[in-house]
Amino acid sequence: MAEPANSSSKTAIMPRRDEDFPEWYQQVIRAAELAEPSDVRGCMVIRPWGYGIWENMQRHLDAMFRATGHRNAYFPLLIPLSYFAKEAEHVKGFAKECAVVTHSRLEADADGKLRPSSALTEPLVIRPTSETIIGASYAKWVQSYRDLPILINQWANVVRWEMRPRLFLRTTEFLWQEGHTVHETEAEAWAETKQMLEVYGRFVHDYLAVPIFSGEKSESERFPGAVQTLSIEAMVQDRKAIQAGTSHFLGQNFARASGIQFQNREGKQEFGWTTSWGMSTRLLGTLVMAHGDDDGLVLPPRIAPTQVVILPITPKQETRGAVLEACDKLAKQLREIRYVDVPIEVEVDRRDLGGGVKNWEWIKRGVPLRVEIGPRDLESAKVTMSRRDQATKMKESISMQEFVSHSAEVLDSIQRNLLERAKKFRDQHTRVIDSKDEFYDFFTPRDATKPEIHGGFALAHWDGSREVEEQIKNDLKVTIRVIPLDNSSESGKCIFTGKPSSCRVIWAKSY
RNA sequence: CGGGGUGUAGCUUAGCUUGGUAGAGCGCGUGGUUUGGGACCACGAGGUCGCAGGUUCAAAUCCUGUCACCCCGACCA
Repeated sequence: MAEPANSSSKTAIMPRRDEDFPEWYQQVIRAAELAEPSDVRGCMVIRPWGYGIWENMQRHLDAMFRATGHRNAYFPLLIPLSYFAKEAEHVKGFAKECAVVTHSRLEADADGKLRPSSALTEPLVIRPTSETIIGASYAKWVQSYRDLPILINQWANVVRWEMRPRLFLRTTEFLWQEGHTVHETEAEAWAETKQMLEVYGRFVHDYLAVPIFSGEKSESERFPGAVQTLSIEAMVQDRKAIQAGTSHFLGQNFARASGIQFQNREGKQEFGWTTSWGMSTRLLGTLVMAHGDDDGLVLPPRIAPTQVVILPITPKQETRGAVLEACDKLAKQLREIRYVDVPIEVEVDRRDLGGGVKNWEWIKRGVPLRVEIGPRDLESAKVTMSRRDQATKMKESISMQEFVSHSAEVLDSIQRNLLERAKKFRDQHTRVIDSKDEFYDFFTPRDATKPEIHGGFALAHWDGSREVEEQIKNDLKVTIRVIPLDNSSESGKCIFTGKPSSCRVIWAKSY
């Protein structure tokens, strides 16, 4: 993270982070071949490298879901408008961003232009989230307390008609998982809500190497229709917060709306207690902004689609065959080593390109380890290794055998280092603040016309009122990210109104 | 949806004020020299100048309309 590059040194990504962070972000995504905008406004094409990262995220998350008793299923993309309309708050929250299917066929008109014809009797909403359609199924499945709990997850795409799309962070269509559960008691549902937040926190921390703060959302930031929303928040390198995962305690709101009812142990009809929780491809954006540097993406080994790339150096035709052979042999040996439960992913880049070009391409893609093997290495049975978490020019020459036996260890060391850096960065920019002036100063850039990277997380007392939140949001675009849950809650006075406050909350600008 | 801006090759763009056959850099292809940190030389491919009208002998250039995208504001994983 961010030793500020001195302006004379050439970086692979222009502009640098400190020059124009949003533009840098876009350029990294392009240079790393993660994704690109499509012809459909707000939608993106996720390229193999980006999708590979997503697949790894899926793999690990899915294992964690299974381990906590959840199973996958799939529900329809199209939701009857009448289902959707059942929960009033839900409608209020999502209505503005719903895409609606109103017709079932195309017909050529007189000019030969295709036009929708045959209007549907009931319009269908493309799911922005699936509480209502899944609720309809659950209503049928749940009769008795013996049917509970229901613990289901689905991997799906959803559509939210956003006004301002940004690759990964906010796109019209995105990929995610949504867990939907029904429980017999309020306490169980709450335990589930918290458990899944904990799962998310562990995933992001252990696999993405991103430290998080967790807690509950204030009323204004709550999921539409939820009783309570919990969230994990990460800090990225422009010091803004990004919500990395959310878990909702839905109380009986959706059960009531969908008619999820069961006969309880006393023989009485009762509404189920439901939860829902989700993580999306937004995590890819989080990853880019959390670990990327001025040379491109930096991937934590645990989710990198390729952990080791082998670059054959073949300056002379005579040695070419031997070098390639050695590369293949090394790749084979590495693939026999398991790293986070599966064989290490290795790629031998045999493309006929200049060595420097290939090297830089892999730097930009963020592959954790680059290994060069050339004629000189062959003679001494060595390899030349570079780690993506270190300066790009740093190289280490070690024996091939040693490299093979230590590779998993080195990957772990990179993983740990990325987490450490991110943690240090976050802590450096997290501040306990006890006065309104200091708070305003903290969140005000010195150059208003071209705001520099500033601010961070502020831990400050808040009186719990919506008015204060509103005011701060208007003045500074700063919002409460989370109200820490467990917090060894130190009470105090609201720094804005002087009224009593039961704990410090986390304030930040956010994505 | 309000306010501002921009549309020229895959990307970045010059040309537009003052109409006269569309130029460059990067990238791409071929051949060669190269190759342990972003190589070089030669040749080459690629553009209905967003789209539709209009003015004119003649439109990338002027006029009208339209569409798309970008930035700024209100909403969001």
